Amino acid sequence: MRHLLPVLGPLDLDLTFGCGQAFRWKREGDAWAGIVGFAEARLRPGVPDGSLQLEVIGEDPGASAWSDYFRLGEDPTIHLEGVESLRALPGFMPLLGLRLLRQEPWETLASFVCSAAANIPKITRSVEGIADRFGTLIPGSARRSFPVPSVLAKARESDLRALGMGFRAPYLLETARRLDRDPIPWAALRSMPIEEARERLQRLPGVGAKIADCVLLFGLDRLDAYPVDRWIRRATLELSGRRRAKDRELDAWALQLGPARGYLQQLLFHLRRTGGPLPALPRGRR
DNA sequence: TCCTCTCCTTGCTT
DNA sequence: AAAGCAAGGAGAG
Repeated sequence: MRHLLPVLGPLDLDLTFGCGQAFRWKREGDAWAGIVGFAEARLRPGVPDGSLQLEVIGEDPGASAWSDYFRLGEDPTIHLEGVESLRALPGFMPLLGLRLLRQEPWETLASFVCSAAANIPKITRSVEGIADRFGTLIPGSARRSFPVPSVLAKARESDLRALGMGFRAPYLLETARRLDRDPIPWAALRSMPIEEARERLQRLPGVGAKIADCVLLFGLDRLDAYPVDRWIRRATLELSGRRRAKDRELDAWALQLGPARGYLQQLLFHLRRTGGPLPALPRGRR
């Protein structure tokens, strides 16, 4: 099945798939191929500006679902309202082609449990390895879906360690088992106060504040979640002009970045990691 | 209750 | 080649 989807605003696939929010997209020459649910999608370049062409193998959820997944209906520029000062950061504006994907919550949770003290290639190996070993083959594709909790719950710790997951293996296994017994009310987490949603996720082993915020941001459409990792710690310290601060204080400082601070976090993460120190934002905010 | 330190796996880099 | 490093978390003290 093929779709030609209209795109509002800028779109940069390399940034979108390479920024560390999703781990099942691979660059194939000029194209990008990825697994979403029970589908394999392939995006091809050379399409007129303002649209995205994708080819789908497996269970196609339909055009509107894809548009929703890629967040094509909203121009990311709207997230700059109220934080005009960020526009002035060198290299910031071109990053707006990065689209925050709307991913499935469980797969997002499992992926970020794998992310602890790892890097993107390692996380990718873990996630892809889990799918290869425990997922369901997608008809017409050589790749597999990500296994649901009840399937992963039956795994052995040694199976996961064999994938190179190390100390994260027991965390993921126990998290899968708990979700199998006692499913998380995902819908409720989308609307409850952010601190409450975070606390709920942090009950799971292998899930601290940072990973809980990643799940909220990447899997539950909570753009108000601001994950503080080592890069964002540095970036936020610099922007705020402070010498040192606790993660909680940085999280509180980020409130001034508005309701879409999670999206801005993603751009700042990339900017800090690839571009070096950031200049302090002018006082009085904005 | 809160803070700080250490350990936990692996594989790639310096 | 040993040490450092990578989108952290848990447990001890």
